[in-house]
Amino acid sequence: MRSVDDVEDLTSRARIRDTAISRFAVGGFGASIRTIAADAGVSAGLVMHHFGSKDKLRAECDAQVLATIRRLKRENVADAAANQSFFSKFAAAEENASLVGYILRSMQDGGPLAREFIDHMVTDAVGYTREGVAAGVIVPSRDEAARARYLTLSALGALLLEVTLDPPEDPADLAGIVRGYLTNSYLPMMELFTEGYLTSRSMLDDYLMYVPEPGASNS
Amino acid sequence: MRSVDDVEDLTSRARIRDTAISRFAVGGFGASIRTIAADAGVSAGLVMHHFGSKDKLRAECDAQVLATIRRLKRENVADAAANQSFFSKFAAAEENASLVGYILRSMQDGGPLAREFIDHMVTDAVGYTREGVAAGVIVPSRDEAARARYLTLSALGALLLEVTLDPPEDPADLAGIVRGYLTNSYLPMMELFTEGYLTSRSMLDDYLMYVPEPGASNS
DNA sequence: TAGCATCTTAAACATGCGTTCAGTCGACGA
DNA sequence: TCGTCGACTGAACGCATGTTTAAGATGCTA
Repeated sequence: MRSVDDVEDLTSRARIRDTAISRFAVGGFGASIRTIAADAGVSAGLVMHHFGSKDKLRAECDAQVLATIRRLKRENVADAAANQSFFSKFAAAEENASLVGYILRSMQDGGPLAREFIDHMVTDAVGYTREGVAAGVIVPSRDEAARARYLTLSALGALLLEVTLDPPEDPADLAGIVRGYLTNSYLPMMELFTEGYLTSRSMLDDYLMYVPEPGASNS
Repeated sequence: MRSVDDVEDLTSRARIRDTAISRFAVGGFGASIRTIAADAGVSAGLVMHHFGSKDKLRAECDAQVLATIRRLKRENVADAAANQSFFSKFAAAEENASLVGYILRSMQDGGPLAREFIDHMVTDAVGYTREGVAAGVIVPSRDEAARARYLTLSALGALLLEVTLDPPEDPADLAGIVRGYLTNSYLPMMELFTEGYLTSRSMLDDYLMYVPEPGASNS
């Protein structure tokens, strides 16, 4: 067992893993081991030799993607005033195309990485929102956790749906697709965030009559 | 070739097709023909005899689902003051569990049915929104089409993500899952719709400075 | 009754998959 | 120099899949 605590060595093992990430990102998790091996220029047997099974390879890819995202977040935590700002920059960067593709595939698949990624995203959103509310730039909510989750799921879900519905002919163009989606969504999103959607408070007030407790979110 | 213009006969052919819809809904489109045949209590060969190939079976299922949805929409067009109201009732009804599951799977898959369904949904949303704006209950937008698409994609995408992340142990409970999601999302949605999210207009105004034309949505 | 089209099945076929296996090659330590 | 160990390969295995095929059952028509 080699120590792989650092990401310094470009052993064939690591190269296969990174190739698998790219292949999974563009082709989905149904991609065959033989395809991945061919991409990496090795035999299918070697992949098995290194990782034991396809599931274990997948698990290592998940771990690698998660670690990379955490690192990118840490590096950009200064710039990112808001969660959304980080994701926009992150997803629109060409160099992260494989990462973004992998995460989108994971969301499509419902794997554990997707849940972890989204939970992390929601947690961060709660923090940033608290700061925004304290600073007076964000309207306070009766249930901050529910709002953070709702906004995160809406944004990521809409992006996922957009990409799934109109997949880029060249999968390497993922960053362009993401940028295009953000461009088209920005105006209605900003309108909704600053001007709202309904002119009357009646629907909200009616709901508040039924549910007096604002903190409890589960039924 | 029998004329199948009407949906009146409960022939074995139609029964197989409906079984396939249910099976696709709970198991995804990777479900095998043998599984579908077993569910319907027939042999795999008979499925091929009736439909020719799995793709053609899938196409007929798509058509059937789309036709059913159109019918349900037509029947409920009176009640549904808003698009969303229709979808809530539609998706929360136990009897439509297979339909909702099938559509969600189609969205996950990116099939042509999903695109058609969503386009239809967006078109309807544009119409209902226009009425709402005219009636003074909905805030007007600088790009009604973009807003309708944004809101529809957000709502459906969030639901899709929620179901994918936490799939119901019993797939027949889909209606319950949908209802639970709507319950958790209703408060933040209503808050956002009536009170907005940002306290300042600066982000919207900044954007409007860059993009003077409100009608053009494509770059 | 005979013939024919349709419904239906069991078995086989071809293919692609994840995985296993036997064995080759090269490096490195005793 | 020998022996061991890890990297690596090509072929094969077992399995599930979509599809094909031959044949049996059934009912309608002449």
